[in-house]
Formats: sequence, C-alpha cells, structure tokens
Amino acid sequence: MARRSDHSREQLAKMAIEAAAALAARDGLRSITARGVARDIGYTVGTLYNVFDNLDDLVRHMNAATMDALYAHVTAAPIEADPEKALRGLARRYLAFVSAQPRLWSAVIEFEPQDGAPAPDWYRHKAQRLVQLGEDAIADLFSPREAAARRRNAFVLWSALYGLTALAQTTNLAEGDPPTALIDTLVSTYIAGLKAR
Amino acid sequence: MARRSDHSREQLAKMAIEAAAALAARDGLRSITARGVARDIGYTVGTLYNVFDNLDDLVRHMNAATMDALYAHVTAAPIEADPEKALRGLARRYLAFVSAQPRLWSAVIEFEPQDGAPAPDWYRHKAQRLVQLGEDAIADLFSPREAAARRRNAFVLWSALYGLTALAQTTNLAEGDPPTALIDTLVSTYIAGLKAR
DNA sequence: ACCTGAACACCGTTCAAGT
DNA sequence: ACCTGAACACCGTTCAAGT
Repeated sequence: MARRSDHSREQLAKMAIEAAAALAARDGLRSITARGVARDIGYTVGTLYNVFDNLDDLVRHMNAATMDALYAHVTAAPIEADPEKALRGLARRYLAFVSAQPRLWSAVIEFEPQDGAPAPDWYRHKAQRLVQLGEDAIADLFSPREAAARRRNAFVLWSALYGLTALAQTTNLAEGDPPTALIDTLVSTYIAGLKAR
Repeated sequence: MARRSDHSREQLAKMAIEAAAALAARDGLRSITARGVARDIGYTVGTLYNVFDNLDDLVRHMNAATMDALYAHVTAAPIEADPEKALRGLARRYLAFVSAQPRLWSAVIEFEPQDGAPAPDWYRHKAQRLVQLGEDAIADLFSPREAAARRRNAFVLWSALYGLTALAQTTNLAEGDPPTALIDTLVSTYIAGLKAR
C-alpha cells in the first residue's frame, strides 16, 4: 500500500475538516476522534497525522472554518450607517448563525488545546476580524483621536455578545426572554451608554 | 479486599472533587481522568463509579464547587448601595477570582456533558445565584413593576461579564487594555445606558 | 513522498468476585 | 454494602514497512 494520491494535501485537509464538522454538528466537540474522521474520509489515522500536527490542530482548523462562515454570514447583508442599527443588525445575524449551528459554535467556545500554548496569529485574526466589524459599526460615536476607546468598547461589545450566545444556548437562566430580546437589550442599552459618555 | 470504609460516601465525593480540581488547576479540564483521580485519592476507579454516575458527573460537581467558591468570594465584601459602585465591586471581585484560578474557571466555561442533557436544577441554581447578585445591585434603577426588565438586564450584564472573562483570559484581542479596564468600561457604559432609558 | 497497519500507552465504564 | 481487579471497547500518536 501507500501513495494513493487520490487527493492532494489540501483536499485531504478540507475533507477532514468537513468530516470533523459533521461529527461535531451531530454529537458535539468530544465526538470528534482521529479514527472516526479517518473512517469518514476513507483513509487511516496515519494519513491524518500527515496533514495535521494532531487532533487539536484539526479542531482548530475546523473552528477557523466556522468563524469564516460566521464572518461571511454576518457580512452578507449591507451594514447600516446608524451605529445602533448597524450593531443590532450584526448582533442579530450573529445570533441567527449561532442558533442555526449551535454545536458547531459550542465547539469554538469549548475548545481549549491540551498544550496550553496561545492560539496562533492566523487563528486570532479570525476573531479579530469580527471585532473589527463591531468597531466599524460604532465608529461614528468616537472622534478620530479616541481610537483606543473605540477599540476597547468594540472588544467589550463583542465579548458581551459572545457571552450572551454562550449562555443563552446552554443555560435557561433567562426564561421567558427570547435570545433576540436579550441581544436587543444589550445593543440598545450599551449604545445609549456610549452616547451618554 | 473490599469494604474498607475508611471514608464515608460524602468524604469520598469531597476527596474526588478536590483531586479533580487539583488536576484541572494544573493542567486543564482534559487532564482529569477517572484513573488519575482514583490514584490521587487512593482508591480504584470502581469506587469512583460508586459515588458518581460518570466522569461528567464528577466534573459537574467540581464546577459547582468552583461556582460556590466564586459566590463566597464575591459576597465576602459588603455590597455598596450605589448601583454603579455595587456592580463594579462585584465585577472586579469576579475578575479577581477568575484571574487567580484561570484553569478552574475555564473548566466551568468549557464543560459540556457528553450526553446533551440540560444541566440539572441544582447546578443551574449556582449560576442563578450569581445573576441575582447583579440584579440586586441594579435594583434601584428599576421601578417595582419593571421586574422583567430588571431580570433581563441582570442576565445581559452577567453574560457580558462572563464573555469578558472568557475572552480576556485566552485571546489577546485587547492588547494594551488590562482586564480591569475592560470590566470598568463595561460596567460604567452599561449603567449609563440604563440610567438613560 | 505518501499511506498503511500495527503497536504503545493510555482512556471511560462495567461487573464478577471477594470481604 | 463497599471495594477491587480485570475486562471490554475504545482512545491519540508514532513509525517501520511497503509502493
């Protein structure tokens, strides 16, 4: 055996990522196993380790693909000029994506590589792009010399949105309030706070 | 062998939870194994399954203990009357706890039981108690008939805090801004927004 | 160069057998 | 009733051997 070359390295990576995402979407992050992914793409485990450093590396790439899909989904609609409308639009599209793919998004949240190494730059950039969208949305509320405050508030808003989607999914702490209402409450209250600075 | 009865069921549970927490604090959630915990408490795996349903059950109890410790830490100081001061105090003590035990708090965030079953009531109550603290802190900003809005905003604030601690730990998206500055920005902006309602 | 198959050192969970 | 030890069906990762 050996050297089938049915697929290029890039194709193998794509197939493995999609197989992993299918597993995670169905049964959660922990259902992803090297043997399971290998089985689903018709190769043996060894081949997987020829393409990825280890299983965490594969999961990281899967999560990166999820973040790319989220970014694409959020930017598919035009972004309004008014900060509050723009932010609410972003937040609602964010929520819609997460609600449609709950276990895939949970995988992004839950993922913590075994070696405590910090995420590589290319991975952090995926998240940074999303924060940037929020920063653009609220830009009109800041003067050009307030760049630091603008960035800090964008990060706080993104974190808040992140926490809301994380908690609204799992816990049912806010019974009666649909996630959309929570999102809208966050956006309108925070924007009002920014305007009152 | 058998029936050592060196320890009561309750003692065994406590020992196992502490052993698991020690493992998680050092090397993260995924370093907790049934065999490792059993080794550290001087029993075999079988005994662990006599006390807990499975490993997820043990981890859930460990996380519950972490939330209890967080609650105790946050309520150790008197809570101020002014909403903004009260909330900032809570948030800062929250952050202090999380920063002191980063991997233990990460375990709470990352944990997702294998069976997709919702968390039991006694577990959800631990989180609910923390939200309640926030609700009490902001109570003065709402009239008695606005109970729903008060609860919703407390949940949004707690979620935001949760997201901020989750992201500020791992990613370094907000370089230059220390976590305390992010927390203060969140609290002061959100409170200003609530006052501007 | 790429892929396989088998190996190594682990896992979670169960349960008959002992006291 | 409680605990052990061994078993079962898995894991992640490595690597000699094949083409």
